[in-house]
Amino acid sequence: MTRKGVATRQRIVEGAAAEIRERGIAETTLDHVRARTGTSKSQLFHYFPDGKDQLLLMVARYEADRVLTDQQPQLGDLTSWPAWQGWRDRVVDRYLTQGMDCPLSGVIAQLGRTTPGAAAVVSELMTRWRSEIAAGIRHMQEIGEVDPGLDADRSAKALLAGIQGGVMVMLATGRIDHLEAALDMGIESLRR
Amino acid sequence: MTRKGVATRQRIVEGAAAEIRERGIAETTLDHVRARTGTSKSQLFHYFPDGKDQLLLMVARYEADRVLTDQQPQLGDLTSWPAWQGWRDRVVDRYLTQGMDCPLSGVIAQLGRTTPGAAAVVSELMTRWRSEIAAGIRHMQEIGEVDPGLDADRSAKALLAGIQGGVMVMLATGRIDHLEAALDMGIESLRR
DNA sequence: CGGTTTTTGGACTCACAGGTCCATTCTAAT
DNA sequence: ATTAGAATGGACCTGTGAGTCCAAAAACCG
Repeated sequence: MTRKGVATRQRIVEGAAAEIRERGIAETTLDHVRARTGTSKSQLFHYFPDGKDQLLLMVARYEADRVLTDQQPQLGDLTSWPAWQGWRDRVVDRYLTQGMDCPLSGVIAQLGRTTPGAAAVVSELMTRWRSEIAAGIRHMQEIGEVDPGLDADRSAKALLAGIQGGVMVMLATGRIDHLEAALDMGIESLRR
Repeated sequence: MTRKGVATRQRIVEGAAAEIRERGIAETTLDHVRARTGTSKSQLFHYFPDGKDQLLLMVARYEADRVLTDQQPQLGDLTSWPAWQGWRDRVVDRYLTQGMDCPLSGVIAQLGRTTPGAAAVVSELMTRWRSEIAAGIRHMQEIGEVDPGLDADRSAKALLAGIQGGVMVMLATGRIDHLEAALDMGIESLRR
């Protein structure tokens, strides 16, 4: 594949992701992607021979990566209480900005049970996300700010679940307060 | 509408709900619903003149009701720590049994942004669910088992978010541990 | 009963989205 | 410069699934 080829391919994935974010997964057709990215049918199937499902899977990967990179550098540096607060603000801000669209949830709802790859993308995202949070908790335990008796992994799971649910509630209702409550209470429960 | 009519209508909604639970929203067509419920095209459009979207909305309502009724009577009687534990087990059990399908999330992903009604169904579900949890917390405060300084609504929001996220993680990855961690830590944070 | 409305069956239409194909143009390497 | 392989344009095909329509059967009501 030539340089031009990879550029086109990338353009297609990003365009598809943007299109899905805007119109939702159910309403996005290949023609929409075509129009937005200025490509032809043949290009779509040239770069994604397995068709729409394959493209959607690539979009899922792309969006999954974004979820974590959008939280950096804060997520990777949970080494003080102000840092935790900064991360918390970052997460809230991201979803506030993004508004009521979660590209991933849509893609998963569509591919989830059929395509095995889609579930793997989310699984990996959750694992990485949780382990970053857990690392932060362990660091706080080491510097004596968190009870060393706490199960860091379990707390990370609960906190992550709270975030996910908070985002979900926001997507469905437009309200950010559940996400804030989950984050704040999750962090508070560490401090004691 | 005659008695026979309402029965048919009900049969269609329940059949559609079951079909969606089994095959997923993206794969469910009106013909599938037809086949399962033993109805004809004309019946579908007789009872749901606005077509598929209207039917889906009814399914969403039906499933939203089920979510809460499936948690009764425990959810309505959070009056002691064993009762909380019983509720927690009930929730875990329900989602464990149900497996990796959340009819609502799919329906929302499909209708969410387009149909205003779909978002309303979820909003109302969340509100009712949260207020039941909050009522439980307040009761525990009244009998002196929970710190009266705690903001019951805020705690309920966080706990609900944890449940939602736990379910979501389970749907995506098949793992129940996030849901358990969220529930357990949420309840623990009340006890102290 | 008789007339009226509701319910039902199923054939039909139609738009559209995914996917195929081939001809043409461009890229890059020798 | 030539040539093989990659990239592109766009016409075309096709299955399918939502939605329409009319006529027949059943239910209701006086």
